Amino acid sequence: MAHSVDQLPAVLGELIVVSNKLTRMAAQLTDGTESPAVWRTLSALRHAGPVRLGGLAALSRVAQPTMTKLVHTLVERGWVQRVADPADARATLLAATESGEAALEAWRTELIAAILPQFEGLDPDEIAAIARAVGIVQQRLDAPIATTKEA
Amino acid sequence: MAHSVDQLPAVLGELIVVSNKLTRMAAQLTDGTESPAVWRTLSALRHAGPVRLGGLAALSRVAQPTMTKLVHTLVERGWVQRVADPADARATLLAATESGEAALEAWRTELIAAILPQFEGLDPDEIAAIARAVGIVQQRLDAPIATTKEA
DNA sequence: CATTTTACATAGCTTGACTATGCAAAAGGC
DNA sequence: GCCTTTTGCATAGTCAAGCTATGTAAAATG
Repeated sequence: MAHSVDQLPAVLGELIVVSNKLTRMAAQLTDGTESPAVWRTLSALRHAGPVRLGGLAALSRVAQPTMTKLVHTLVERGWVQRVADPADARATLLAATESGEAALEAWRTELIAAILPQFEGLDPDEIAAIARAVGIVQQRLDAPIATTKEA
Repeated sequence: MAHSVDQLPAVLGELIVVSNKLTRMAAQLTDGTESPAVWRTLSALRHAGPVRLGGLAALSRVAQPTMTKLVHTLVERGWVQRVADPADARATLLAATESGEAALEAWRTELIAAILPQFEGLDPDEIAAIARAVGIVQQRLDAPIATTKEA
């Protein structure tokens, strides 16, 4: 059952609604851990490799001062370290530490365990469908940031 | 390409990561409108029909005082009205107003327009895949709230 | 009828989000 | 080489969303 391209807007609208619900559920289920912003940041950093604070802010789609604060928290936890950027004395490179990556994995494990009951009984076909959609969306999100104007 | 059920945890983990990214993107792209919490609440209310404050809090997965505040904002905007609950003098029923539903639709339209460039070029097969995944997840989220203990 | 539970408002706190501003390094222009 | 502009990020301040704790009144229970 293929969809025509003029159904894309409606599908995207529903996708965002579902995503909002999922993130809220995830946040509530892992309430005792660090905040979603912390995990989201650590995840972006792990994926991007060593990056500047401003770059990480852009990747995470938050303002630079927001990221300054988040990084401060992450450095305090020992999950992120600052490395001098040899190319620019104003800047440092941020990198996830080993314990940072371990903490991220632990959160992920805890989260999955908590949401699993809600998805029990999915058959392989359904799992594949979700995996595929996730892949498509992931790819689009990792693309260079689109502007609303003609590039 | 079906997946086996033991891949469900990993798929769910990725699903949450992608959802976090999407909600952040949506929030940033509709920065000038009301907050995501407002829209999420209005959306839940529209879907659930007239409901009590505590019930709406549970549906939205936030604490009751959080919902009290959100509802206060929504009532101020004229997007939600309080209706006496004939069955219980302590409680009121909350219902979305027509202008509330209109505002929600306007937000949705604006959001879709803003994220569309990021998803341009998806072919009907991909759109169908996302739509299907969204449906599966939506259904699971609408199910009675699972507990981590045996019900 | 007294006690307990329920429903929600209020109080207070923390954190994530933003814009504005300041300081210093780097880049650009003359 | 020097001055101006841009860049990178820290700091300051504000607001809202999230939470727990508490209070009041209605409803349910024993």
